[in-house]
Amino acid sequence: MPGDVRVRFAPSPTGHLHVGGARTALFNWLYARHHGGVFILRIEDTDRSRSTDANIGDIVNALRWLELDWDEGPPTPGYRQTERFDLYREHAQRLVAAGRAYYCACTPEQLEAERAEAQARNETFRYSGRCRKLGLTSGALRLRIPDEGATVVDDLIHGPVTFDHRQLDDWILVRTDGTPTYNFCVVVDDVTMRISHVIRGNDHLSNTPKQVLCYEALGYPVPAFAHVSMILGADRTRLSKRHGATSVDAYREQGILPDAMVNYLARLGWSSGDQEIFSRTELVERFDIKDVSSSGAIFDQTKLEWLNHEYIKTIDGARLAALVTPWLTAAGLTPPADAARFVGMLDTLRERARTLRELVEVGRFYFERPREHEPKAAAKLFTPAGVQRLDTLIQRLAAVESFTAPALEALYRELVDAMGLKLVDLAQLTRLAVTGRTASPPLFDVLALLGREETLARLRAARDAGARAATSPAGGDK
RNA sequence: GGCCCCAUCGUCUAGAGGCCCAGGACACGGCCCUCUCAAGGCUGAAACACGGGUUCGAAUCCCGUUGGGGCCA
Repeated sequence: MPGDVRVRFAPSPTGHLHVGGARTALFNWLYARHHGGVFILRIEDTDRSRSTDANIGDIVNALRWLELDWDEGPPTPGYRQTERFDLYREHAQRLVAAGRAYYCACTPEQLEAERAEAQARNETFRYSGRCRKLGLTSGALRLRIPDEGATVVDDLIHGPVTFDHRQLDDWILVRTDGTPTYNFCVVVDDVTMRISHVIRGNDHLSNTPKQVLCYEALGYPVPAFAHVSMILGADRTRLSKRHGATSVDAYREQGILPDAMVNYLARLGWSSGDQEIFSRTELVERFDIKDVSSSGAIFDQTKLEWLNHEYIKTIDGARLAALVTPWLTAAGLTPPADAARFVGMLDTLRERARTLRELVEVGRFYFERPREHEPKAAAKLFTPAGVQRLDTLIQRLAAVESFTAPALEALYRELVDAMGLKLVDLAQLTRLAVTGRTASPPLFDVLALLGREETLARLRAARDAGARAATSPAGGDK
């Protein structure tokens, strides 16, 4: 059916999956899912020196992590260019037979000289077509390009883009050594995979007229094209390593959630009114290639983190628990066996962490006793008077009937009144003793979650440390 | 250098001739809330690159300039 949507993402496995590539993959995936079409993954590994199986595995994993599932592609054989050489050869032969391509025996030196000449005249180098009529049977295979006229690429994002044939070249399809060139492989692959819409990076727009001419020479219908703008670094040049993290893996390691990454990438260059947060279902429903912006977009880490935070704040507790557990384990921490208690802890943490990594940092006191107390605060709070207050607290907390946040708060307020203090005085003292820090989730929630035993143990430890510091004035709590 | 693409707040963007002395979001400032830190609420500052046209009327259409990016080298 000509109306059927078949799109592809065709990464070159020369490194990790770049966020730009991920966005291209996402747009293809969204387009396919929106139209009930087919999403294909194809590996462009003709550059054997730089393509590795490890990189392929890496890209596949990154796509899986993003949950961009493909309908056709690896591990099914036939979706790697290195497996498709017969197809390229066959199509090359077809072009030769049809007289649309011819062999060229010009030496690199000859070509180089002409190129230099053109350069000197301030013109674009364009192969002269000298070998066109020679009827050679070996050499580099070139596609015959019409001398006159123009090719119009009707881009779904940019509109019609006209390329004058005088700017084009009888480009090489197959090198003298028999290896097909990138542009030729792409055409043959897209044709044989019956790709209906080519959604790819803007950097390929300039190659498109050459490819269109090749489709026509082959007698195939030309697919629709959509050239997505590039993702830029802060200096408005194409995002690269020197701008910081560029691979999807790097963001994963920062503790970005896959849904947040997808949401962020989608909103980078695409929009639907004023909405910022989209579920996957919404994305699939609302996505339209014509709403994709034609201008380049700077990758904004801060906004990604904001979005990630929004996801962390609203995600289901059990899901969040499953997501953080590996992070805790990696940090040498163990979540509590009681799932409800664990989720309770996460609920106090989620609005304080923009990434999973931060979540662990900010919440680690739940899972291990403080190794030390912030020295500056300890000096201020663990005074002889502070130690006395800790003693009082220990007694009262040991005796309090219900060890719940409301009951604890009531107790503290009562104590504070009786002692002529402010809540903050006892709260910060307790907080420092129990978490080792001056900032934490709401204190009474923390105490309740920690439980009576653990709370008392930590208070005693702090009291003892405070008492020790008082006897050795040089020290302070280490 | 040639060709191609792009151009609204610092950033992502809404805007498809009058609804715009330009709306939302991130970031930033202030205020409120408050046991800390957050979160949240309210609020402030902040943009149509420039110059010509077209039109009664342009951020929106056309041309040019400038700037940025890409491809080919």
